[in-house]
Amino acid sequence: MKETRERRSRDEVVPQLREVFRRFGYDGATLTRISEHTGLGRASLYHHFPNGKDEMIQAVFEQTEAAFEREILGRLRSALPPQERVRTVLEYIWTHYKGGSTTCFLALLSLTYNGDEISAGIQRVFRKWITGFTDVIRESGVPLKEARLRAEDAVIQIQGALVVAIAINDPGPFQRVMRKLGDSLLRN
Amino acid sequence: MKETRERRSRDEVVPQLREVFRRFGYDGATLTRISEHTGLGRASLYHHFPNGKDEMIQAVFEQTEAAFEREILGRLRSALPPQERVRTVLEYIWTHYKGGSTTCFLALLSLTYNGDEISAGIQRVFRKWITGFTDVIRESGVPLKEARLRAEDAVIQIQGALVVAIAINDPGPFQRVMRKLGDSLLRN
DNA sequence: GTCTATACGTGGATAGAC
DNA sequence: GTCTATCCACGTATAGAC
Repeated sequence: MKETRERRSRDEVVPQLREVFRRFGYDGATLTRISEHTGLGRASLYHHFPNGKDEMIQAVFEQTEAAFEREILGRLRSALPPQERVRTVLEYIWTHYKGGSTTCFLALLSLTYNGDEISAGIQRVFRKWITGFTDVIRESGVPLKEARLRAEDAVIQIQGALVVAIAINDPGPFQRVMRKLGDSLLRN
Repeated sequence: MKETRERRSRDEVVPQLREVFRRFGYDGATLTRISEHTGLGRASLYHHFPNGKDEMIQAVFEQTEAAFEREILGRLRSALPPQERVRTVLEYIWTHYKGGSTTCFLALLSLTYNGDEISAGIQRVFRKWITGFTDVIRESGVPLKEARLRAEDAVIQIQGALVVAIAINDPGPFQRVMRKLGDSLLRN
């Protein structure tokens, strides 16, 4: 029982932590900011995460990878026809990135954070993302090599569109890319 | 004379500062790291940049924008035929990003730094980048609307490829995108 | 223009009551 | 599980000699 209560509370605060890390980067996410954003005092944070920021970012990453498995890979491997799977995934991605108005937590993390475990995790997620796309594209009848290129390109365009959209402060590029991918990803 | 000597020395240290900011982000670039990387003591840094890190990042940004004007826009507007201009620009970009093994300073800055002046500057640079591409594509005979889309797409792909290449720790995606752009940017 | 020394605030982390 | 109070290290910044 005690275990359950602890776990639940901890899991509840992780998404808030992710938001702070995403907005300010690892170094910019000070305990003051984290405390403000979560509504928890420093000591409470250390109750949930005895090893401090290290443990926080680790927990956030783990939760992010789990969500990726569930929401992206899960949809890509569902029983629906490939076209439908792609559609639902693109919809999820659209919502997840708020139509191009928010940055990618993992991309930011890969740029600034230096830790072997998490770097390896980011690498794992991105590779799974590409192979996930590859598989569904193949299933729709595209040869492996071509499917692989399209998949890699899709991730490149999603990430690039986010960078550009944020940089020029205009979600247009992201919207355009997402619309285009819906049409082109499985085209024969 | 005194003015000249100061300016030169200051300009010499700015590229080193840029490297530190690019690698660690604004908050991760502590004076200790900056001091180590530049070989200058704290006090010397404050001699060159009396307003501290604020002034450092400002100087780095200004130097970056100037280099962008000179190296990217300059090449795009040269007297060479469009195909040649694009080629030299892509070559420069290739070298600048070390074949996909290094991150984009401006992209990182746009993700983590919160300052109106610099945010506006980043926006300016990315927009000029897109219009610079647009103009040369148009000159090669492509209609404006299509040229604009291709230009935006080129920047998206360059930035996205960098993100993916760093994330999966493999410069392959960047190399592939750069090769592709050389062929496709001006194609009729 | 660079150095040593130092002041000062903030950030990360802990103790212990409730 | 959260709080107040507190500690210590580090990061930013300054003073002043050379």
